Amino acid sequence: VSETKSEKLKRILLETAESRIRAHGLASLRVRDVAKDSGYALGSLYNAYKDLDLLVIAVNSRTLGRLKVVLQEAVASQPDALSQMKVLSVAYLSFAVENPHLWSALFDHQMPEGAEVPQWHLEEHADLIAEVMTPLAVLMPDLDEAALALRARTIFSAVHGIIKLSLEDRFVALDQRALSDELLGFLECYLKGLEA
Amino acid sequence: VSETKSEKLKRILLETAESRIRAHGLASLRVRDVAKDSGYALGSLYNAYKDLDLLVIAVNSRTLGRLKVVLQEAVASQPDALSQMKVLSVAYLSFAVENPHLWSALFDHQMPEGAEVPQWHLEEHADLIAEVMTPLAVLMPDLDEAALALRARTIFSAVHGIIKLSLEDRFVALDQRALSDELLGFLECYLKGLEA
DNA sequence: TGTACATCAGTGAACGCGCGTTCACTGATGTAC
DNA sequence: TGTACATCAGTGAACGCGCGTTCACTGATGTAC
Repeated sequence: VSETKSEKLKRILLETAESRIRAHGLASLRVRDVAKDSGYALGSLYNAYKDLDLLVIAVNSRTLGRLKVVLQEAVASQPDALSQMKVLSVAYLSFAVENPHLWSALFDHQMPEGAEVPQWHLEEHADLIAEVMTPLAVLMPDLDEAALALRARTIFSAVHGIIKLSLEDRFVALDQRALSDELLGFLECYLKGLEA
Repeated sequence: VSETKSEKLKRILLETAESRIRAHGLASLRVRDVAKDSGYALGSLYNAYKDLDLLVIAVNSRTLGRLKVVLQEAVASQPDALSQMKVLSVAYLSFAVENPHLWSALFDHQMPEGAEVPQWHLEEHADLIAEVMTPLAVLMPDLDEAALALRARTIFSAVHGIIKLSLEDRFVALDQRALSDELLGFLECYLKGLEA
């Protein structure tokens, strides 16, 4: 493999930032810690990335990529649309449980006032919904593209909400098994309601 | 009415902090701005509240109180459990739309590392779920208290998730009417699934 | 192969600012006699 | 009613630190002849 110095720098910093977020969460990510762990000097980070926010976005982009693969594999593992929907939500839950900090970072990160999230990254977020749309299109064949997208988004948000509040609340600490049961029960109700 | 000086100080600071959060959001709340708007000096804030976090919690506590009243009135306005569930979610949506920043602050605020949210405030959060439990108990009479609480929480989280992602995403900007329709459609599916 | 020069990668001290919190102080209010 | 003293409410300059970002500099690598 051939990798220029500047590619290597970007890669190392990306990996370092990722492992710091994985271990300690986005909220306590510090430029100095990334630099120190990476083996590079403080200033090098700004040779590779415009600023810290863009490095975080690079990490989130990577996380989204991995999540997307997981969801695609989940869909591919099932023969019918109904079980595809179920396995999707369980796969999403597993990903969140296994990568809590990286997963939170996807939704917690926000740009400083005045700065905008780059378009390509917004699209990566939107792409996730597409994984839900495929099986949903089978279940609801008479919806047009736009209505389908909206519906997929709604289901995604609901599942996301259930997982998020359950995981962050020490108050009702469900283990993954119980949470997965609850999630499946919920989804089953909803999908049964769709048929009726 | 009789109000001691220290009660007045707390009240004014609370009202000021609330109106600043309402206007600009929790993320840009600054001690100096609160002090300036309140008419008191910087140091006075620390005579009334231990620190900024406790002032924020006081604001959130107030918001939760108002939200609870709204939900209670919604439940009271409907004769049967099914329409109570529906009106609950619409009332929740309306509250979020009308008080976006105050509503976000409820879930965005987090204590600095090492500090804990006071117990009484955690309970206020949990109390919200109770409003969902009442109508849900009618719809699912054979669940025991614990299972009911879990189920209520799940539904609450789902509705919350749908609203949250829809409101914060400029990407798919639904107006309240469209979002309300989507929410009701979703809930209807779910509740229909419950019966079947 | 060697020399002179140009470009590139990497460095880290220093900058600059935002911001929560403190605390010694002041003026107002209350109390005792 | 007046005086001396004690307590209380309120003040804001100063503290202290964390942290993202910059930039003049250095040593390494590449190029030309």
